[in-house]
Amino acid sequence: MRARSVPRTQPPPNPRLVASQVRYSFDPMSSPTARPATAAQIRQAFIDFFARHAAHSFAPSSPVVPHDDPTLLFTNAGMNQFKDVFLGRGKRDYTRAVNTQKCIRAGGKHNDLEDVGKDTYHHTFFEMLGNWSFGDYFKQESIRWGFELLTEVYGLDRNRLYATWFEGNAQAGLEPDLEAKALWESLLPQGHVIPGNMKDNFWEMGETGPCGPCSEIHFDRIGGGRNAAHLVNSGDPDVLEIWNHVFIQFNREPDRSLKSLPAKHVDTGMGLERLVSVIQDKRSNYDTDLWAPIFEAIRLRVGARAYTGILDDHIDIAYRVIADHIRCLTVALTDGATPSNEGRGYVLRRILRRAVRHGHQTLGVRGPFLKDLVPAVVATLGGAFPELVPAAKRVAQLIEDEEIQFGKTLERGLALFADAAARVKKAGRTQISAEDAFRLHDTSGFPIDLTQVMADEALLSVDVVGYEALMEAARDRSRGGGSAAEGMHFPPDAIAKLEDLQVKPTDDHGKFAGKPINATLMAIWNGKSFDDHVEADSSRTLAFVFGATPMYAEMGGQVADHGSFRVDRASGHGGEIERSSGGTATVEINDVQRAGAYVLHIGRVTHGRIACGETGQLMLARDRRDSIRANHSATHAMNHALRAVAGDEVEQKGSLVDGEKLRFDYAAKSALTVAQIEEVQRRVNASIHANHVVDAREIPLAVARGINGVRAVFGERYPDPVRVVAIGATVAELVANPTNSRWSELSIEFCGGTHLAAMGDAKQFVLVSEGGLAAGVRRVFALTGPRALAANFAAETLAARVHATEKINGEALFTELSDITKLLESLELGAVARVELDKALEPVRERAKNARKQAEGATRDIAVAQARTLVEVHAQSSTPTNALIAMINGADAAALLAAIDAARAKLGNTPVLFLSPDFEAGKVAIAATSPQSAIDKGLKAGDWVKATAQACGGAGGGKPDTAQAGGKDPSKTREALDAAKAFVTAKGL
RNA sequence: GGGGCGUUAGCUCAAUUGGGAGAGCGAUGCCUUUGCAAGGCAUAGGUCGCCGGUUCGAUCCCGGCACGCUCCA
Repeated sequence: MRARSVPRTQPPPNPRLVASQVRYSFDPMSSPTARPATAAQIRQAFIDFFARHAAHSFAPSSPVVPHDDPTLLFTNAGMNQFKDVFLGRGKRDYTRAVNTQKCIRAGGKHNDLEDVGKDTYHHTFFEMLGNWSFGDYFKQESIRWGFELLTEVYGLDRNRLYATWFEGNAQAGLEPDLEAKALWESLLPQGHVIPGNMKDNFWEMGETGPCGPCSEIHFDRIGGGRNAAHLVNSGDPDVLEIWNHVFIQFNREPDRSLKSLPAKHVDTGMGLERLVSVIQDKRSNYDTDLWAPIFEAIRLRVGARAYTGILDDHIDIAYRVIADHIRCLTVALTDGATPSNEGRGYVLRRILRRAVRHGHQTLGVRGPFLKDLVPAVVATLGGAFPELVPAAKRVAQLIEDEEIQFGKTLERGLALFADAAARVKKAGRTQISAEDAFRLHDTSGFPIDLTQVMADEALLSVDVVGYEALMEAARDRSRGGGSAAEGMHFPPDAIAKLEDLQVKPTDDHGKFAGKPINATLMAIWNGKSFDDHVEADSSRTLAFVFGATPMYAEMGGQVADHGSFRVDRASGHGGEIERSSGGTATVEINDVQRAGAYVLHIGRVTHGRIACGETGQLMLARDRRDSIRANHSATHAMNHALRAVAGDEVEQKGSLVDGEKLRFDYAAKSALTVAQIEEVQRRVNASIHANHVVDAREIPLAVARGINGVRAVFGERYPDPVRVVAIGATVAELVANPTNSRWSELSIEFCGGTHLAAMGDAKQFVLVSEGGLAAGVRRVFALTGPRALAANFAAETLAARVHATEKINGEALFTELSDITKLLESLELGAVARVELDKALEPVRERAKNARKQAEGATRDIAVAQARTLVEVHAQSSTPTNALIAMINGADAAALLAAIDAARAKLGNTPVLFLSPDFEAGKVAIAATSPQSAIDKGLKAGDWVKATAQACGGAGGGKPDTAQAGGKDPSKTREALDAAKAFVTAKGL
């Protein structure tokens, strides 16, 4: 290992960004020609400056997909990965940090998506250079270093720099930041230091929490001795903010008051793209060397004219949109996101489609093309973010798949549009209705501007106002049905209060053993404040903090334990005392959550009265825990088996382990075949039958990473030491010989969950379903233990039943098939068994279908034969125009219609009505036909059957020439026939 | 998390007051043609996604579920 120049740094995964490898001459006194000029040099100079010159640790950019912050769609600022530090929940082993952070601002609260392409500086993806102090240095160093870097390293003219400071706000009780003001006045020319208000110069993270004044550095692109102070924060594109320094010195309390923080922090952010444009003296971010190679790649791929940098030129807009979006997509997909129909995946889908549309509409490309631009992005950013390089192929594939998918959606939408346009023209109008425009948007994802473009081409307009109204209505509907899912709210200041109350962090080292312990109740949180004691109230959910706990809090995809806390005051005094309800108390716990260093036991007091300071027995629901353990260990074994069977590209995307089942999401390009599912099952069960040892132990992260075959979840930040869970060998054996090639055949994962001692306790493993979740992501469900055994038993029973159908025929076969089909749908079965049963059922279905057809054919033939006889008799005994009204035996509605057809073929001018009673089913089927000549005289078939059906307790209807009906009372068949005749007579026929 | 739309023959899709499931392409057979390309005639192929409800009667109406697309948060 080479020596690192910076003490206390984390192991840097990206050697090219580490200060020890200096690729330019860093010397404040050096000549201007040696100054950083390219984007790569500018980025590197920033990191080097803080790392070498000011002893900052290089903290690599976190992924743009935040894996542990559900409030955030994408990483959108450099401080995101340090949020826990600012909130006082977490710590780092350094107090100064520097990096360039990958950021995406799209879809969330900060949404720049719609602006991209129209101006020179909005991006969905950008890099944020930042330096941080965690309770270390403060305003003086931050401002001085900022000035030094800009002027001496980057060589910016101090006469073109402006700085703002917070002017204070008496109403909010905030003093002006005179310290920042004085610091800047000593550095910048007179008149370049400007006061700012609450909006521009006071930063808050949220409603509550850390906050403080900030100081922005602005740059005047024009210069030339002018004073541009009046243009600062005025929206002038030539006087722009480049760097914000936030001084976190207060905490905003829930009552809106401000409390001074003991540890003051610095959080700064400077957009790299903007900085580069300033240093390279370009008026647009897009004119820098960050974009040129991507523009060139676009030009070569689509064959358009070169980028000319004109703001309102359609082709140049398309260039900017595509270049911006492909950067964003490449980075996001590399970090593990995938385009999909919800959440951040949906934001990515919109971004991709926007880029595709500009390519197709403006640049005239056909077919997938974005995928071909990935290499250009990797070429420009791969140096700073080396993770892009190995992911490039996968990313390009994902993009291509999505482009193809969009092509299909577009086609459907185009058909819908053509239909709408045709209707408009047919109606003699010129405007596409709001309903049609909204429908295109809502069901086919056609944005309104695309609809407008297409309408223009068809010489039509669009009712945009109406469309907007419909959109708003849809939004309201969408919002209206919001969920009322309520959890226990435990804000950061509650943690602080616990600390104030001298409550020690919960000792949870017993959580893996899970044995009942005697625990002391330390605090009761009612959702708003802490209580000293509470009475039984099963309608009230509370959070309890104990001195120690054996229970596992929800974490890492494993659900929380359930359990109970019992105080038995009588038992401590010899037992003879009457055990009134005052002597005992019970808390039922049905959720366990972590909050900082505390473990919250969430539940209800079901019995008695309980107070802080009391001691009792805290125990967890053992059966549930055992199921969870079995499912969790099986998840590891399955993860390993999946990779062995489906290949190394299987990458875990998430998992959920609870008492009933295990769920596992992973990246893969295609579905598992039945044979592969079988093989995965076989491997996991082999591990169970071999009763492989499951061992877990904490070891240093560096040692753990060195073990051959170890699996870590993508993008996850692991603690040091890290807990390693191995199946098939003890962790001690792994550490003793970390490079042993045999280890790659074992499941070895970083995991903080609870596991079995040996795989045999899982009893059985069954994979119950496999399916797609989003493009490139699959999800499997599986069972272990009794549930797995039950699934296997159910499959065997059902298979026997399917086999037994060989001996069944006719109607019975039909009902049996229907029963089996219902069971197949409702039972919990293995995926393999399901497919096999389905296959075995195939010939049975065929047989049942034929039997039914044969039966239908037979009844139809019988009915038709009867009809022919009746027709012959009628032809001989009546005049042709007299109606034929008769009863047919054993016919259903379909057979009667066939009989009517047969009769009509012979007696074209004769009205015919047949009916057929079914005493078993308690029904009478009726059908009739009436020739035009009879219709003209008022004999409409529909009315005729209706009158007939009414006579036997039914109803019916139909067209004048043919109709059908049904009665409910077969014993009134005679009356029905009479009614039919009477109806004809009444019409004078 | 909440909406919208869709699921009909091997494929692409039609089918309104709820009353007999269709077209084009493809498949098969026959005819025409020296042959090819093609043309003509005919035939087969459907649990109308699944389950329940309303009704004399449901592809159609209602409820639930599955799958797909899509929008909003």
